[in-house]
Amino acid sequence: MPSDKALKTPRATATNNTPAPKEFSLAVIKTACSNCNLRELCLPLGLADDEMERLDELISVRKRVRRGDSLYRAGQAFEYIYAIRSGFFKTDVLLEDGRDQVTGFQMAGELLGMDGISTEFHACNAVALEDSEVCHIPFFRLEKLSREIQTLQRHFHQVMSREIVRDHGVMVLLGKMCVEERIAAFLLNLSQRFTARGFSPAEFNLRMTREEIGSYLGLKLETVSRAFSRFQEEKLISVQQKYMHILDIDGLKQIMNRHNQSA
Amino acid sequence: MPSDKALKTPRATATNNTPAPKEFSLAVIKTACSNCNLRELCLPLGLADDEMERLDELISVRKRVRRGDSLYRAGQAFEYIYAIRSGFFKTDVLLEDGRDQVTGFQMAGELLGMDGISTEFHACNAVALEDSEVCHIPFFRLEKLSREIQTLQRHFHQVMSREIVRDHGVMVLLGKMCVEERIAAFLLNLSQRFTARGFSPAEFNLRMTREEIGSYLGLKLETVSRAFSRFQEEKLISVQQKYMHILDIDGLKQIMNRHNQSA
DNA sequence: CCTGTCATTTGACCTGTGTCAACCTTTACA
DNA sequence: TGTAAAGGTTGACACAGGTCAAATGACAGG
Repeated sequence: MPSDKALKTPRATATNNTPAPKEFSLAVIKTACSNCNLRELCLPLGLADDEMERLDELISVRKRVRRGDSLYRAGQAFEYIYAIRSGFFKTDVLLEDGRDQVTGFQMAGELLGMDGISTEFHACNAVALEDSEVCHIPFFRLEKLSREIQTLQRHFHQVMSREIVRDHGVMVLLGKMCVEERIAAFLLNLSQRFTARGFSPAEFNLRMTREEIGSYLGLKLETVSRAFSRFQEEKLISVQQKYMHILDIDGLKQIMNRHNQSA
Repeated sequence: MPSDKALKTPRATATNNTPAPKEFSLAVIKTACSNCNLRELCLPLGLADDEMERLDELISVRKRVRRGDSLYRAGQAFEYIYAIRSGFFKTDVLLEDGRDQVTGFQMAGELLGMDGISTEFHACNAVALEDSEVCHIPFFRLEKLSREIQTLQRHFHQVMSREIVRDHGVMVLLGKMCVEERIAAFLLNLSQRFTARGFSPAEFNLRMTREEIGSYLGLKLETVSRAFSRFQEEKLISVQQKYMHILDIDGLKQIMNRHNQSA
């Protein structure tokens, strides 16, 4: 099991912008999809070796994005789909009046930027929540390649579709769930995604603030904080600052099912 | 301007399941994308004549869906993308405990079923809210064709991307807007989509119940009803049952901007 | 090591929306 | 045509989550 940068002791991880260790940054320069350890999560999924090489050729640019910096901004011309090699992002949309809403949190192996395809301008902001590394995939060349490689085409369609299904899940969360259900769903989702990446299902660092969690879940930061405190009292989690330890995964799952009883 | 079936007098439209007039049903049998009057809204957008013919060949099936019937259900194997030729649909997802959430309302020229691509099983239900007609597009043949016709590929990607952007808009609505903003946004969205189809921006029939509107907007049906009543008092709309007349479009738009003042 | 800023927690109180109930209107169907 | 069921409106009231405020803790930068 690889060691999660998110998984140091609470004190050590309280700061999230520790620079990546040297051997990692070296690896990045040389790494192609073909030997990227995210290839089973990311765009190359299911590609044959020679197909993967052709995908490699597209990805001319791999860039660092520092914590707090934007990968792209709403309104900016759309050119690339981005694959996260390492790090953590949020996407958000801004209303004219200053209100904004976080529409998602993205981690390694996930794609960013698909919001830009429809108008050829990005519709949201993508901001790094920790120092990150990102592969830039020129979209129009990706389209061309996916006309030639059926597996790639299929996989890309599945990724977009999965995003649609995920968004519907968030709508249910925002439209129908109470505070505790939202928080439980949020934690279980993070846990499941960390697990898929070989990290601990129970311990991780939240890369986002309470306010960003609240924005995503349609809650105020105080409400998020209170829910965490309540969960802690009930021994469901142990949390201090950004360090999150889920003590009772089943307990969290039960929270999602409590409404059964009243139905 | 074509006459909207939605746009009869209130009394006449109160019933929504009037069978389509004969000349229409005849047309349906013969109609191909190439002479469908929705081709500028639907999948064929931008295709050359010969390309459109090839798309026509895919669409072997055009079916009626009666009001209340499902086009597909969650869990069902995914095979087709559906293009709405006429009528009106809702999509919804059901939680195990019986709570459900409407994730969208779809009208003529829009595509349904893209939620099924990711797992090859549908993730939501699509239900006709009035008698409708739908083109069945075998997805795997559509993929093949879009490998051959770049314009089709691009357009399909744009449609999926637009769905993602739309969903993000709904998240903002659910996460950040108050009742009046949600209702105003909902009405303006319908108005704009009817306009794009050549119908009146100001008068139309709501095909959905207050409960369905509420479900979509994360509100209870009583709250929707009260908001309509308040808007009516303020002379923003005139509504009786399903008949909706927007009296003051700018007034509705201002509701969306009221938060500017407090920011 | 000190200091200002930002993030978080907690309490007290308020308000918008949900809940429950009654009643009315329209529609579906026998 | 009558009747039951479904959809819609309105009022009274409750409560979940928001607002405001104060205090504390963490961390960056000098």
